[in-house]
Amino acid sequence: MTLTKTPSPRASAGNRERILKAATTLFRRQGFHGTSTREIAEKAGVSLGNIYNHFKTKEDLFVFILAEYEKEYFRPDQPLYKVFADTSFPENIEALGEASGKMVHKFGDYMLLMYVDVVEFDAKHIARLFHGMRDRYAKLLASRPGGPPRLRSGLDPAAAMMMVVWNFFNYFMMEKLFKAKGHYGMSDPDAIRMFASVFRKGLLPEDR
Amino acid sequence: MTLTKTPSPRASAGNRERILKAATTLFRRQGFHGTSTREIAEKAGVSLGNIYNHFKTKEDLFVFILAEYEKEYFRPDQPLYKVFADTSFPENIEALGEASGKMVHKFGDYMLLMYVDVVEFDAKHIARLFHGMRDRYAKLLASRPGGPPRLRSGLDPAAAMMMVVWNFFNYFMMEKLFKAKGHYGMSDPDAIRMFASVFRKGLLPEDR
DNA sequence: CAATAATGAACGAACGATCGTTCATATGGA
DNA sequence: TCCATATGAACGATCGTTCGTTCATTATTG
Repeated sequence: MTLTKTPSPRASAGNRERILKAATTLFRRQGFHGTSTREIAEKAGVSLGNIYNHFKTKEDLFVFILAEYEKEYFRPDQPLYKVFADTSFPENIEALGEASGKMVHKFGDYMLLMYVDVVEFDAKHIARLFHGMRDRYAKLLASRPGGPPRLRSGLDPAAAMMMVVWNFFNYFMMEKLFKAKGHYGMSDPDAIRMFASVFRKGLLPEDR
Repeated sequence: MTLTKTPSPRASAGNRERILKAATTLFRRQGFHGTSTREIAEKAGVSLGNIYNHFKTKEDLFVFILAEYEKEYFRPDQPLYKVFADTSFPENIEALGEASGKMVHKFGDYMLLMYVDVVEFDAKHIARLFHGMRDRYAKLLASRPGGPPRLRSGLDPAAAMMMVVWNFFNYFMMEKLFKAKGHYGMSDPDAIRMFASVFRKGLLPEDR
């Protein structure tokens, strides 16, 4: 009996996931060349040779992890994209800030692996993600109903939204990935409020 | 006689500089663990063993390079600190932008080595640089004559200046280190003008 | 000044350790 | 039986570091 379960015809294959998880942790903490296949095998509780039953080379393993994260990261139900879809710029600045914090929290490992790629592979696996960025933001804005954002004249809406989102991302990456906790001397919500205030009304006093 | 010269008792010792230069280039391009001592020796035109006449270990060599850059980076005659000393916030936003660009251009190698440290050494050699950042900005502002900056009420001047400077740094690091040329869809001067405009007057139209 | 001793930079072979990868073999469910 | 999965010893290459040695220069001596 018990034939109802075991939906996968192959054997457990849980080892593959354990290899991926162990490799992710080690690559993130000590880089690609600083991590040995033996370390990965030991942390995953798997034999050394078994890694090569699942991945052709160590670099293939690294690239696979990056690709998996990328697929997950750009899913439309991730916090940032939900804000893009459900709210309007620039009224949603605080929401963009909170969503950016969630994204950095969720994908901190991925972002550190991007740094690994930049440092040890000259960004060869991820460089394409950085191209045509403004156009992607422009497309996001165009796909929203309700016409273009109402901004001060002369401002490019796509560039403006990029400026806001990148500001939040860089803030949270400093906070959470570089361990510079509280580097603005205030809490995350206070920082979001401050950033939003500056982005909306600027630094200068109003009476001039 | 001739005691005025020959401050160094030993011969040329130009090799030490060549080792440092070669190691900097290689560490920046392929990381610490991705660079072998043999590569460094070959690129420097020096024997393998000679590296160890000048530096105790490979990691010592890396740390020495970081320390040298740090000393240079914080010299008061570097572009950013000259702007801090000679101009007033927030009138100097464009000058902060140009100086940030110069700093990233001059110290791009240093910044990439910082990423190397984050990725391969868990930031253990540079983490201290990120602590007490707001207070350092506050001290910078306090040391300027002319009283506190005139900003909209409720804004912390130190945090506000940090926000501006970090925005520029992150922009130029993306442009020059991550090879995302023109990622805002405009030239560097245009980007500086746009950022300055947003920081001064905000995103919202003035008539509300 | 000439002769000698002392210095430490420079070299590259060599060491033991560890690297990524392969392979012969074992296992266990279909 | 078959075949995908799992194992770990083994391979050749390369790693960071050490070592004995050479050699040009400097310092000391007479």
